[in-house]
Amino acid sequence: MASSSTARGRTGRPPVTSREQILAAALQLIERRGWQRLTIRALAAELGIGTTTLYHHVRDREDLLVQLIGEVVAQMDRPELPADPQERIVVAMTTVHDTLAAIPWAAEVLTVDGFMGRLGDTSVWIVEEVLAAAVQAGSSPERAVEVFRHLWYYTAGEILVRARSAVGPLDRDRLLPEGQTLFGAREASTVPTLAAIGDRWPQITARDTYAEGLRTFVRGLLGPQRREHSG
Amino acid sequence: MASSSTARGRTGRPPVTSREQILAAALQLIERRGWQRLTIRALAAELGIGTTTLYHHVRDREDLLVQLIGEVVAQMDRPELPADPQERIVVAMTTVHDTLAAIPWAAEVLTVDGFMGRLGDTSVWIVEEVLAAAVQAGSSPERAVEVFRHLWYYTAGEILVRARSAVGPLDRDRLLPEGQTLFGAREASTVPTLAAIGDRWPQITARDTYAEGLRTFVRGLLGPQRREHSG
DNA sequence: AAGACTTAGCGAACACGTTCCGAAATTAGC
DNA sequence: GCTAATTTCGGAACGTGTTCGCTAAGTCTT
Repeated sequence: MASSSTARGRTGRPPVTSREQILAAALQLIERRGWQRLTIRALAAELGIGTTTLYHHVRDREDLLVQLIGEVVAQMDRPELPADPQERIVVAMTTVHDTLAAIPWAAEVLTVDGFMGRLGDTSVWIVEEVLAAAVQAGSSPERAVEVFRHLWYYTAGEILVRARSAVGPLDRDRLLPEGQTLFGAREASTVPTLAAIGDRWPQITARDTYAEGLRTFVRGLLGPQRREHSG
Repeated sequence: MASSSTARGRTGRPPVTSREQILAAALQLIERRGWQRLTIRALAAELGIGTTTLYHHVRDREDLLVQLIGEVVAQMDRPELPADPQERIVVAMTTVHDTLAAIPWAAEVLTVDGFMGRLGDTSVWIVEEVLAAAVQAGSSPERAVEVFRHLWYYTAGEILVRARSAVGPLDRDRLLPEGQTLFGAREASTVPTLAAIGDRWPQITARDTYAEGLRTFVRGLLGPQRREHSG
């Protein structure tokens, strides 16, 4: 099944198509026709190889998409990080966030495959920086991991939910089965808040909501009240 | 296209299969064979109807799964909420979280379809409660919406990421292309934190990490320093 | 050099989601 | 009752991801 633990040299027939060629062709195909149209068959045809040959380079389609995002994330620019630990965390996390959010198809793919649980492994320097900053701010290593977890949950959720909420107003028609009002609240809300918000809800999505929430979360997770806590 | 706004009486051939029958059969099929094996064809065969007939009750497979989760969430128990606004928010959000996290296939489906952006519409009372509590804690209605957004991002991300991270240790072999170490850190980490954590990373997942992070986030978003803020 | 082993390549086939389009069943209007 | 409209039903077909089993092309061992 899996290759043994010893790093054995390559053997067998050398592939006529390299991993780089496959990923490059896939990216090109995505740019040209969108990620939904990136089919195994089309990619194989683009590369001039048989359809099933791709399965020797990629486990399945999901794996292909994961590797594609991983490639993009790996080439992410490493920004200059401020000295203050909390700000450093904010900048680092915002960088990943913006990178993923900037790839139009990334969020879509993220909803489809299981990349979220693995991104922490791919972009190492972010994990490193956040953990180190948390430790510098006074956390134990274990606590630092938890801090990173919380922040990553928030980041992942923001990307996924916001990408899905922005698909357009047709979602309303798609969601409601029949005759049901949005939120079920506009007609008779037990709480005045929902009625007050009403239809403005979808519009209130501010662009930099993420960074603000992130900063608040970091502040809550790392301090400042922890400075006065000695035990 | 869509039926007009007036509630017109039903006409045409009456369906031989009701929405409830479809959802019930689908849930039963999920319990028996897992959600991945819930195919349109199998569900139609189970109901004794033609395959394509299902498409008159459900837009597509994704829609079917969304409706299934919606059904489960809609029957969620409404817990007793404490008086304190912050605690009320914590309990409310934890309830949704636990409901979704308790359905083994829900988190998987959530990763697949676009349910995340719509759940806020389905379970109304949670939105109501959180918004009202935020307002009671001193937020404006617009600010309350932002607070809910942040908390929902965190909740959604936690469910998705944790579900995906828990698929098992085979993920390691699946992720790493060739000869790459996990985190790229065990051999030479520029930051001591990662090396210190090392292999313990996957094990540190505490069960109630979510509630703790949620409480911290709520506290950061709503106060307590806001109580002393009068303008 | 020869065989064993390992890997890449590929055609055929299967199950699946989905669309097309026509047939059947029911109601509304006359 | 008859026709038209409207709705459900479902077979056929297309494109898809994936597996099976095989052949070809290399590498390693002897």
